[in-house]
Amino acid sequence: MTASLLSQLSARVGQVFADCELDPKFGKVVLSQRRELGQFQCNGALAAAKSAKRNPREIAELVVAALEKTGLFQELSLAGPGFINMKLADDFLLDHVNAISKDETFGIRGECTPEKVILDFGGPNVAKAMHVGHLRATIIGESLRRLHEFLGNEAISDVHFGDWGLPMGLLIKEIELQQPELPYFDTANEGPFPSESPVTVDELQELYPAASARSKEDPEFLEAARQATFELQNGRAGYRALWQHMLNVSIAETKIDFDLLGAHFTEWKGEADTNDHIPGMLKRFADEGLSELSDGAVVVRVAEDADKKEIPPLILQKSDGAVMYGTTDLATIEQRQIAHDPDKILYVVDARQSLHFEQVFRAARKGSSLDADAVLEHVGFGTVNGKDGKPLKTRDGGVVRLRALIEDAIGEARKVVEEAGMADRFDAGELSDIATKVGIAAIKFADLSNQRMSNYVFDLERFTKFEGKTGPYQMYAAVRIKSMLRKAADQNITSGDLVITEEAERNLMLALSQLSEAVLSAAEKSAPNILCDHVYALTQEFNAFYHDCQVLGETDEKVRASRLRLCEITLRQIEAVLHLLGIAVPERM
RNA sequence: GGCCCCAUAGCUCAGUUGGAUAGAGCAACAGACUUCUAAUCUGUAGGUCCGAGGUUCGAAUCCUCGUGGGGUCGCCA
Repeated sequence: MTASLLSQLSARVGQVFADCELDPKFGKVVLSQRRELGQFQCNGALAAAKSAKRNPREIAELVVAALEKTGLFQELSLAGPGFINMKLADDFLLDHVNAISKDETFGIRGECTPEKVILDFGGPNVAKAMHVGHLRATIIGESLRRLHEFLGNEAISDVHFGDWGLPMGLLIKEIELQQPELPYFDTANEGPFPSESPVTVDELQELYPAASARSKEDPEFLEAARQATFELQNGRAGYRALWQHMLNVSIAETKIDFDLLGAHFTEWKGEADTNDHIPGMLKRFADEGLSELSDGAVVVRVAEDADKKEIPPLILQKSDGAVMYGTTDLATIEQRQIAHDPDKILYVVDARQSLHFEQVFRAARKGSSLDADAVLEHVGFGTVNGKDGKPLKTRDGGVVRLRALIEDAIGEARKVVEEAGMADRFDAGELSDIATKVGIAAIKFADLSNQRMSNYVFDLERFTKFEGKTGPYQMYAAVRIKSMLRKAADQNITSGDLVITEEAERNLMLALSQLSEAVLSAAEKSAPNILCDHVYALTQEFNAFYHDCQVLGETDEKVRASRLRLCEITLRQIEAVLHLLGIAVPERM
C-alpha cells in the first residue's frame, strides 16, 4: 500500500528529528509556499527549537545534513530562521506517481480504517416543492456520501423526509375544507380507501401555503390542525390513508430533483417511520427520570453547568400530546443505532439548526440512545444569496424552486455552449446532454468550492463560464484529455513508462501526488471545497503541461509514451475527484 | 440582551490548524494561435487581512474588548 507523498516525507524527516532527540511530529512536511525555493518545506525546526530551547538553525542544519544522505532529494536548503526547503529527486517522484496510479483509489483507501457512516441529507418535506434551501443540503450531502464511499466506508444515506409534523395536520384540514366529500374525514370509516391520490403534487403545493396562511388568521383552524396532527400520529385510519397519498405524490416529485442532481439514497425514511418507536422511547426517558413535565409538555433538560450559552430543554411531547421534530430526530438516532450500529452520523442541514442539533445530540447522550463512542455531527452550511447579498428570492419575493434553479442553470449552460458553436458539431441529443452536464457542474462546483459555513452569491453567469475556477473549466480539461486519448488510439500510439523531461511534467506529477491529503482532509472536515481546490490545481497544471508539452506530436517515442501515460493518469484523477463532487464529464464537448 | 457564524485585492472567494514576500478566479492591462480543442497559456497591476489591545522570536490564524452584517434564543420544521 502506498502512503501519501507528504506522509512518507514527514515520516522520513520525523525520524531525523527523533534521532536528534526531538519529537518526530516536528518533521511534518508540507507543500512549499514558495515554489521558487522548493517543492516542499518543513518548518518543524522552529517549533522544535522553542520546546527544546535550542537554536532553530542548528537543528535545521542537523536535519538537512541527515536528509542529504538519504538520496531522496535533488536539493535541500536552509533558509531564514530555520525553514528547510526541499526538492525531490525525480526518481522518487516517478516511483510514487507510478505506485499510486496502479491503485484504484490512488493508494488512499489503504490509509483508512473502514467505518460505518450514516449521512442524513436532502430533507425534503411533504407537499412543499424542494427549494433553494435544499440545494446545498443535497449537493454537499451527496458529495460527502461519495467521499465516504471512496474511502471504503459503508455509507448509508437517508433522505429523512419531513412528513410528520403540524404541516400534515394543516394539509389534512385544508383538504377537508376544500373537498369535504372525500372519505378520509369520516372517523367511523376504517377503509379501505381509494388507491388514487385525491390531490396532485401541483395541488399540494398550492394547498400548503394556503393552509399555512389560514392557520395564522384563524386560530380555530390551527387548533383543528393540531388535533388532526395528533390523531394522525395516533393512527386514525382516514388520515393515515390521505397522508400516505400525500407522501407518495411528494416522494415521486422529489425523486425528479434528486435524479437531476445525481443524489443517491440508500434509505427513503422519514419522521413518520419513528412513530412506532416513540411511545417506548418516551416511556424509557420517563422511567429513567431523564424527562419531566414542564408547562404541560414533556421535556428533557440538556443544559450543563459548563455551558456558556443557555441551552433550552428539548421538547419530546407538546402539551397537546403531539411530538415534534426533535422527538422524531431522537427516535431516529435510536432506530439507526438498532438497525446499523453506526460509527458516525452526519447531518447535512442548514447551519441555522445548530441549536436544535445540539439539543438532540445532548438528549441522545443523556439517554444513551446510541453507542457512547459513536460520533454525532451537524454538518451545517450557509445560505444561498442573490446578488444583493440577501437570501435568494424570486422577483416577486417568493421562494425559488429547486427545479427552476436547475433549469435556469441548464438553460444558461445551453446558451454558453451554443455560443461556442457546439450546435454545429453535435446533434440535438448530445448537445442537450452536454448542456445538462455543464449546467449541473456549474452550480455544483460553485456551491461546493465555497467554504461550507459561509453564505455565497448565486450568479449563474459566473458559474457557467469556461474560464477560471468553475465547473465547466474542470470538465473541459477532462474532455481535452479524452479527445487526445481517442486520437492516440486511432493512431495506435500507446503509453509507456513515466519519465521527466520538462518542468511542466514534474509539476503535474506533484499535483497528482497531492490527492491523498485533499481527500483525507476533505473527509475529516466534511469540506468538499478542499476537493475543489485540488482538482482546480490539477487541471491548471494539466493545462500548463498541455501548452508546454506536445504529446501525440512528440518525436521521441519514450517521451511520447510517458506523456500519454501521464494524460491517462491525470484524466482518471480528474474524473475521480469530479465524481466525488457529483460532476459527470461528457465524452466530447 | 445572551449565544453562534461571518468580515481578506474593485468583485467573488481560498488560506494546509502559529511560519518566509498573504494567494486564486473574474474584471483591467500587455503578450502567445498554419491548435494534440486559444473554452487555453504566459506576464503586469491591484492589500490598513474590519478596528484596538494582548500572547509569541513570528499572528489573517490564538486571547480580550469593540464595530458592521447574518442567524438563533421551549410547545413550527
